[in-house]
Amino acid sequence: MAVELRHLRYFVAVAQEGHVTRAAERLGLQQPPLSQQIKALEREIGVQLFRRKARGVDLTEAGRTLLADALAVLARVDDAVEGTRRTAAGKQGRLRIGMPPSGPFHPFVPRMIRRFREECPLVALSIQECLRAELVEGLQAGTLDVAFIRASIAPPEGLELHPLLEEPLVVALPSTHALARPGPRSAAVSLDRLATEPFIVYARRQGPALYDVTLAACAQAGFSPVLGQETDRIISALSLVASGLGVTLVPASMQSMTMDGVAFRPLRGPAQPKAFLSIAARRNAPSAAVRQFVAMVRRGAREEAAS
Amino acid sequence: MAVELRHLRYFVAVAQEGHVTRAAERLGLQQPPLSQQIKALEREIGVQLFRRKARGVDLTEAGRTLLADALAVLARVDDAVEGTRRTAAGKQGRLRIGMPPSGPFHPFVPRMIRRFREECPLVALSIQECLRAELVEGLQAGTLDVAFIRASIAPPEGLELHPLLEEPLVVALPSTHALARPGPRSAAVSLDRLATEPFIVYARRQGPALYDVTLAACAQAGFSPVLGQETDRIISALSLVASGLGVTLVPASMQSMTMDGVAFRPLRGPAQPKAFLSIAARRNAPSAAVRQFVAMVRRGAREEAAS
DNA sequence: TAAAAATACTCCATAGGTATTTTAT
DNA sequence: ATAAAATACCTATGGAGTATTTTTA
Repeated sequence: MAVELRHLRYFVAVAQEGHVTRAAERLGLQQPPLSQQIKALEREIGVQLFRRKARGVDLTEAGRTLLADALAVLARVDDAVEGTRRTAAGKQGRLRIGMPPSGPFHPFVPRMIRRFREECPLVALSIQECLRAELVEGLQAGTLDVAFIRASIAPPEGLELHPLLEEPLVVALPSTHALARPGPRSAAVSLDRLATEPFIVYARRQGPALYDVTLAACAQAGFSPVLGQETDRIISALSLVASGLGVTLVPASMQSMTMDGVAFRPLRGPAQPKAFLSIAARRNAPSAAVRQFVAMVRRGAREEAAS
Repeated sequence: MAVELRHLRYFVAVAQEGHVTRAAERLGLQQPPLSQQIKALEREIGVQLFRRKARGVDLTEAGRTLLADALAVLARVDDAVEGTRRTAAGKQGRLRIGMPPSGPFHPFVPRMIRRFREECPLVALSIQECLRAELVEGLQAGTLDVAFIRASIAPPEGLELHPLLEEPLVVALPSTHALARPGPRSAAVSLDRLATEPFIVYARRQGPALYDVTLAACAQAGFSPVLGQETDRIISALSLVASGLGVTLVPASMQSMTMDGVAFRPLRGPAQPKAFLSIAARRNAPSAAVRQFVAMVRRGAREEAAS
């Protein structure tokens, strides 16, 4: 025989009632089988747990030490079952979220993270900000669970990618620039007015998205841009703009950041280049928290688009 | 159905092997019943614990959280059983030992306590030094588990008393006293030489033993002692002796203590009064540690007497 | 003597065994 | 095609019920 939780449950009931018959009632069974199970437990452990008296039983010292452990074990089992259920429901566990450097500036991203924290407070979130290529590698290698990615289609190997939102690109100009200085913030700029400006571009290997979109938009506007300095972070690009080294196109949400020396202007004209935001996760065996998060973010994006 | 340890044991085996058939071998049963029990556990918790693959199974995230808890629970159950056995064997638990103020001076007492600590290092000892009446009350009230007591027979209500050792009484004299000064330490003194000295006596209500023995010895020596100051502790009696306020009889083992101004002399003559040392414990439901300790002390006393 | 636990026995629920099918790669 | 898990079905251990005896104060 082996000790089973049944023995511990019965033992606790008898110990707490100090009375086999009453404990049997509480457990919804008859007195003899309960006596037998207690006796079986005593035989298995090889120790007398109760002293039998005329009016009930009471614990021996050994029984008293077992009682403490038995209560702890039973509580722990209940907790384990509950924790397992919560984990399966995505309400507990860990979620490592990745996002590109531009993520924190898009109001949607922090909003979704906040909402998830409220819905699943027992899920430990960790947030990592890194370049597009590192996001993909992290997801594939399993060091990230889910990532916001600036791409619209073509999920990388082993990943699933769900488009969330799109937003127009805006042009970032040095605030000393002729096109920036006089007009109001909303004065749109025609892309072909920038044909002679050096364009600061993003290293294509890091994330082709913005690079390709920028070149396509210029082509549609009828010119091939003068390529200026290359960088791999939007923030760096903007600081180059602030230094007057050229202009660049950034997602409209970057306007939520203000940087001295940089002015943003909407684009006018036939080419309306867009930036995309998607959510990516491993395709096989995503955790419940991942599924939960992806579903929540997609729902959030649909709400966003509807409003 | 309810979760049983069997389920957890089976679950752990399958999780660790990643393979139902191999786990079944390890558990000494067939694959189908193991599959069934795993499935029953999944049904009970309401969560899928394994993802079935072509070559074995592997844990879902929920399964992984359960595994950690299941291991902890199984380990805790083993510990609980072991702890219960140790407690029943008197190898674990608590033992509150009482002794009279003279206890620490009798080499037997600290020796026995040291030996018990070596044999049962997991038993937490606490040692209380107090007057005879308090020892008896403490045992009866359950605030002490065992006590060394200066008495030979007549166990108080509800207690059992086992005589251990007897030792002669010696006389404690002021070191300035004529009988103390010239001779060697071993020069015996005839009790009747003390007929005119004030005798410092112990409050009878505290512990009649020494009081009665002292008076009986004097009577046998043919005189009724001059009663000097009364006190309730041997140490106090000796400090009164040191101050020259009288003489007193103390157990020979008190000679292991030296006190300035006090000299001890053996007694000569027909009356050879004795002091007794016994061990006492509650009669009903003594803990295993108590039984263990009492048995060890009685054994030790027999060895002592034999040598 | 009375209250409660232990024992004797019976029954059936279910853990575990055997044979076979289904599934996933 | 193959390895392994799932399903179907059977067996039998032992948990639980009923009736009675024993124990303890």
